[in-house]
Amino acid sequence: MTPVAIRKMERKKTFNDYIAKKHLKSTKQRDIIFNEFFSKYMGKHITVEELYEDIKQEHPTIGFATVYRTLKLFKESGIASERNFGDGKARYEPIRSEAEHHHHMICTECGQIVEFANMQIESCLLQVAKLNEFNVSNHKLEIYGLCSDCKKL
Amino acid sequence: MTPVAIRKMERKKTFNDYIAKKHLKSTKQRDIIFNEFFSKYMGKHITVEELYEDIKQEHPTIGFATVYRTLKLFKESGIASERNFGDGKARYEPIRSEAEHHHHMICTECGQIVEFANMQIESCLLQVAKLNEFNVSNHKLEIYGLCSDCKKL
DNA sequence: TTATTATTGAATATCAATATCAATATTAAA
DNA sequence: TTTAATATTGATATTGATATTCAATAATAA
Repeated sequence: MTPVAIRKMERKKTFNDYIAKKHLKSTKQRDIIFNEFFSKYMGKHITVEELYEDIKQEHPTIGFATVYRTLKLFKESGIASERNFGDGKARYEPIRSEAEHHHHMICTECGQIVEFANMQIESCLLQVAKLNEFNVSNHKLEIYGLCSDCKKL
Repeated sequence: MTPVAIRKMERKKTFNDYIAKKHLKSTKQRDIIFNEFFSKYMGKHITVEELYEDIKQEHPTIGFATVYRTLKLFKESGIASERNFGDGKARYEPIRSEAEHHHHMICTECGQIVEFANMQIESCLLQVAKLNEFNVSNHKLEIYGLCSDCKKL
């Protein structure tokens, strides 16, 4: 089994546990959306609309509202994270692992998203929070500018 | 003259220059909105709605659209910055100076916003960008969590 | 198997952001 | 200064994303 497949199984367990804990129900639609999201979109940042359009190809009866609600559910259960890069559309990204925690550089010209991680920034950040007696649950760092391709033009 | 007043004058000049450069017009409404924004809201993060409600008290004829457009104009001219802390409403903040560049910690419980700055984070950030041949125009760092008051509850 | 409860998909409501437009104000030109 | 050109204003309408409603249906519990 590939690392991606293993990761997918782990997320599936987390999701199922969440479903059980909250007395929700597992459905065909949720399974389909789960599979598509965690197969095709690891490391991607997809909008509800995009995922809906994709899923519609194979499963034309699944509604927009279901995709919308399911992505929110993924977020709530901690297997996906919601991002907003300033274009007014929420984007969802499969969460990989703590170790793969990362941030984003967004090209304002072509929209390309480059991920990066930096331990030093992380530790500075925790230090700042500690200094202010702040309990961190979450943080976001985004760099906007021109990517290497676009800055040449 | 107080430092705040000096800063306000500098911003006014920048704004007027922008107006002139773009062949726009200076109007009473823009002056009123400018004054309110740069007097009352230094170091604050106000929504369009909030500023509109405020201005309406003294100037009931000024419309929402004008406040909205004027804040965008402040942003374009580089005297204000637009923020989004995840509640779906854009917030505007008077820009102080390069030296006062800062980031935000947002309490998810009470909504309190604490500003902070950290030189080390800034330099790490530039380094990361350089490594990726990325031309930075802008960056945002937000920490979400519980402030010192709320975490006690 | 039946009763209970959650989900679905379509339609619609909500909400912030943005566009439109006729009237008016500001600036540039004569 | 007067006129012509152009931008702004405020009210209102539209848009686009998000969120909710609801009757029909599906999944789980009793």
